[in-house]
Amino acid sequence: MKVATWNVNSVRTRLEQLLGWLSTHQPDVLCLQELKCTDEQFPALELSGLGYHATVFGQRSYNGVAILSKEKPEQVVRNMADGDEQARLVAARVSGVHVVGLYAPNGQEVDSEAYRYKLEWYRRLTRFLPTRFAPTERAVVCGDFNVAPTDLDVWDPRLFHGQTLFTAPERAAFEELKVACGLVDAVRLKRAEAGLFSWWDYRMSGFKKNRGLRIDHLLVTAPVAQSLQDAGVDKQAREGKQPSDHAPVWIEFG
DNA sequence: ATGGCCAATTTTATTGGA
Repeated sequence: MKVATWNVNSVRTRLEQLLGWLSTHQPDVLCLQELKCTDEQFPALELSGLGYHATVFGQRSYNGVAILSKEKPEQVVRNMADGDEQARLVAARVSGVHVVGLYAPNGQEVDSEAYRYKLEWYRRLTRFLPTRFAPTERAVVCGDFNVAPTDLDVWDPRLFHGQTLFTAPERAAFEELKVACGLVDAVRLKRAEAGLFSWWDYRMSGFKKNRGLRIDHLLVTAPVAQSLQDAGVDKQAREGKQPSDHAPVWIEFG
């Protein structure tokens, strides 16, 4: 089973690239973030033409997440049922695997309202996930976590010291999430090298110089980790015409 | 000096992204 996650930075602007990527890579599941459109604006027809169900949780202008799946999704949930107005999480069960697609808050500036919202969102997520699955079940929690977990995941750790996405509280929240929910970072089980990123700044030739961050992750429970076959980042998708600033990240297991 | 961001909306600036 192949599961991927991709922050597309507007699904309508990126539709051609998305359809091309799906045709080439044929994932069983693709979680999308930053749709930047409403449910009505989502290109469900085009995706169904490629054989994908679309479980959409859209929002006007910003945010918005979706799960694309070849098999029909079951047990669909949107957000964490606690009154959050931002569309940042969608969950479903696909072919017996629990899938959670999420777009964590960015946090903007340290100690801002957005930063506090981000940390609180992580605490809520840590409480929510155990209501969806047990660590003994097959589960994939993936998306744009907006956290670079270790020094290996930023192109210049000294430069990013104390910056949003890389502060100690954010990294601690990410670690606590993994421990509390029985999850491991699947990509790091297969790719231990430095310089492996999933996002590059549009500015200052960030991609060309490989000045990036690894902030898009696939966290998996032990049954998935034990059957993990391969994992990686598709940098090719970041090279083409009018790319998202994020590349797709994927795993294969089972 | 060998570079310059992008998308949506509030649209000819502003906001958010990371």
